[in-house]
Amino acid sequence: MTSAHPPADLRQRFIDDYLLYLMARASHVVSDEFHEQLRRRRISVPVWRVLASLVGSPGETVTGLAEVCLLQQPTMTKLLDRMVRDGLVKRTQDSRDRRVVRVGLTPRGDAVVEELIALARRHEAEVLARHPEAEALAIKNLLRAILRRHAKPRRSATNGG
Amino acid sequence: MTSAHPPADLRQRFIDDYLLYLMARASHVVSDEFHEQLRRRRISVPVWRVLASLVGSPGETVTGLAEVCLLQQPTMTKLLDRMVRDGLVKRTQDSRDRRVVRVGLTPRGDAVVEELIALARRHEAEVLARHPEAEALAIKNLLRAILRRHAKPRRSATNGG
DNA sequence: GTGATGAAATTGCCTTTTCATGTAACCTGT
DNA sequence: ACAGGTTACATGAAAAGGCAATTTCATCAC
Repeated sequence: MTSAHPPADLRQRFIDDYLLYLMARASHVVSDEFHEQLRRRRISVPVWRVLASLVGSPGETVTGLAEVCLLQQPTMTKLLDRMVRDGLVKRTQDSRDRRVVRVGLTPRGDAVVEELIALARRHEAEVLARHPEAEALAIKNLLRAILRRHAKPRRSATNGG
Repeated sequence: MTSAHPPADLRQRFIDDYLLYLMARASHVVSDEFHEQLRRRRISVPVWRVLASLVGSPGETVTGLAEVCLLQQPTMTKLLDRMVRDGLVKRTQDSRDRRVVRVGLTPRGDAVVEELIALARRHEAEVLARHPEAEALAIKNLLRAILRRHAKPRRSATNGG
């Protein structure tokens, strides 16, 4: 055996030393501050994610958006239905592959996301200021390294592959 | 203006440099590996979270569990309904404050979580081995520091406060 | 061309979550 | 004791999500 655990009443909870929990919780508590601002504007988190994903990368596909937004593909289809209904995005058929749907921002969606991104940048700066030991580059590079190692080859947004 | 952005086709997506997205995504991709193991056992993520939360900390309250598991309180009530139905946890009234419900593992719940924790520990070790630059202590301490700064005063599980 | 295989998006059914509210219990000041 | 405020949990209607098909299209082998 590698170790004996201290008695239950002295041991902290399992989750308090569990990496996956720490990651989920840190992400949650920090994000919740921003999500509060979204709530005030009646914008849901998935909607924000879609808008933000489209900013530097117009013409994403449904599957691509689902992957980026951490959602299932059918969920994304239904989310896009609502966003189209609300005039935030538009669907267009891909010319080369007619199965593919390309998603783009409407002028209204663009205006909305513009404002939200400004908020997001401001909030991010606050968070980083509040956590000096998590210097921007350090923590971001760490997270990016983790993501890179998990990256599956993914076709780009702007060509159908 | 603070800066001019490079043209859209050279600029990476907003989210690729956005801390909250990097945190959410890193948490998601890493956790998904473990969640896959849960899926094979027909155990949902929220159920796993409740079980894991109760391990070093029996007698949590409904509200306390909701907070720890990153869920809303009504969601937790209904989740506990199902978990009671499935024989994983039991509810008991607090003797001092009759509004309070204390939640504990049943023998079956205990057996289930025991096995899952073994899986979780193994998986966590793999993740840390795969990301040497994110040494266990370093990243965990960073995340804990973030969490500590967000901590709201919270009553302990084992006394009503 | 025909048929098989696989990918992209949608649909439908059912479960889960959310939001707002309801109900019971505790607490404080008078 | 009891009003007024607050906290803990539960409930109910409506929205969102998950999973398993289904549909449409592209591609590859023959």
